[in-house]
Amino acid sequence: MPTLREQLAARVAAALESCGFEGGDAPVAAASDPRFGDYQSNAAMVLAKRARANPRELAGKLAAAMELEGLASEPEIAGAGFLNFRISRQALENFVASMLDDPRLGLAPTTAPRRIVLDFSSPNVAKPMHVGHIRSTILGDCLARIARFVGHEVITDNHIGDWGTQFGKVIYGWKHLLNREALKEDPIAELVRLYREVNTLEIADEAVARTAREELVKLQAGDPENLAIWKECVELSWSAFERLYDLLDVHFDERLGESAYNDALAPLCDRLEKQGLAEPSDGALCVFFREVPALTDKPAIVRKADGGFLYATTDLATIEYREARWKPDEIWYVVGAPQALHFQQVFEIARLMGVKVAPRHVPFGSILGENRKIMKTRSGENVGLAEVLAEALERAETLVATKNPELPVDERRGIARVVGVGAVKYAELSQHRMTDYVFSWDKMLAFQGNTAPYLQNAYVRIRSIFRKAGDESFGPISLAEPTERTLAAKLASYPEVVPLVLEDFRPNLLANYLFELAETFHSFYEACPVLKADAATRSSRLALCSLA
RNA sequence: GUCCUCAUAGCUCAAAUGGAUAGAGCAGGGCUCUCCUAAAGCUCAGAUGGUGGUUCAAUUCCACCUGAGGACGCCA
Repeated sequence: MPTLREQLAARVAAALESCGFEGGDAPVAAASDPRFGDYQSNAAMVLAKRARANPRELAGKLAAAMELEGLASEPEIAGAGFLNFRISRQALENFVASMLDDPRLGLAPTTAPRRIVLDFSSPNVAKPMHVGHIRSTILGDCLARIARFVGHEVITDNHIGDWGTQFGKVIYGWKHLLNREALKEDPIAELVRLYREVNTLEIADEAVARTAREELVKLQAGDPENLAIWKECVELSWSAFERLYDLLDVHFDERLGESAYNDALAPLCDRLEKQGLAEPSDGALCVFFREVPALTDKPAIVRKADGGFLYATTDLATIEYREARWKPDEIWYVVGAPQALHFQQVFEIARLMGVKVAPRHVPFGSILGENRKIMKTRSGENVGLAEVLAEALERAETLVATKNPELPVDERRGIARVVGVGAVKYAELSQHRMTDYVFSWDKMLAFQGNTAPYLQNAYVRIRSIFRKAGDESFGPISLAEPTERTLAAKLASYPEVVPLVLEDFRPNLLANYLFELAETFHSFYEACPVLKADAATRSSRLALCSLA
């Protein structure tokens, strides 16, 4: 069934046509304020401007031509020429009833399904995931879920940082400074220690620096011993990452790290040079963007003067690989806003190379430290993702223990996990992705107000009702009370909201919707007892609960 | 220096093609638990950095100013 908004838009379009306005879209939007009804159309004002007519007069004409039988009451003309619509009780009841039989809750699959490779999370091997990774991981996972639900084919790929200059140091440290016990205890902490120690040694001793560089060269040349060490580092890191991913319930289809593209880099650069896309400059191989005004003074280096490659090179090889293997329509990169220029360059080079896929950078704002600067891994001030989650579970458990002291311990743990992890995820998703924010324990782990536990509480109340009601059947729906109607209207707008998320990669619109839905449910819950109502009312209210 | 992003109540955040009286949460004032879990509900008070411009209509678009964060040839 088309959404209420779509149904209304069709009626408005018909009215426009009968008044002699050609095609065009019929703008119908959710009302900006419940006082104005459920939906509004600004068509009269837009068209009046074009026709140099009086908008209110035109609105009157449109209203007269409008056939809303069975959908909404007569439109109201308000303000400068708004047409306000109020969905009829019957239509709302029917629509909500149709949602009852639909596992997709009224959301039709997209008519234009695409194949999308989704690149997100991408932590670096031998380093812990920190709070900065939370945004990419949670945003990316959310977009993957929604895109799939809407009907797209999504391939999630965790492009981990498993290749690079840090391995010279890590391997040197592994060979000379490794503490096996500590490695067993906490692999990543030990790897970080090695990296840091070698770093300080290098400053004092040039020989160490030279040896570390040689270890890197040996690794890249395929030396078996170094390769084995490298492999173990990657696996140790991955299993630590995986514990966090499991806790967050985030999973990937592919895990093709930077190392997977190592062999493709040299031929890629040769090709770029041969095709005249790249040229030598100060010993390095560079791509200049003479055709793109914004990039004329910002060349991209694809090969260093010493012959080494950079991450722009890897990203290009990755795009080529993905295109060849999956033939996707789009690739989404959920990577922080500071990388905007990098992606602009890479995407432009890919275009020049003739790549067909449409790459899209989905940028997000930074998490700042107390000093309002971006948290950097090096400065040590960074907060680990593992610590954040551990703290979340602990706070949630303390709270559960005070609220429900009689609960058995393992059940308490289970609840704490759902609440704690939910709070962290929701803190991220409820915010506009471009917002920079200062990291705060209390904010990220808030359990009151516009938070996951608030939504979860609404859900718990619903489950509790059904637990007491048993598996009694429910329906038909009858909307007599105002809070019932408000709740039904909110439910009915669900299929209108979900696709909005993908228009501009904005999960916070859905989070916002869910918060409002929980609010209307809580109001309904206070005003309309379900289990104590008479049979027909009880049945209808149970149906509403089942949808919420 | 050039470019990018951002600026909304005391604090933390919203606002779906530009729409009507800018919504929440926290903190503060006042109410509501013999009643499906009060992790709740009801209620009071409180805001668009500055100056211009475009428009019937600007938090939203444009210009400049102020302030914050970031990116800019050999890290990723």
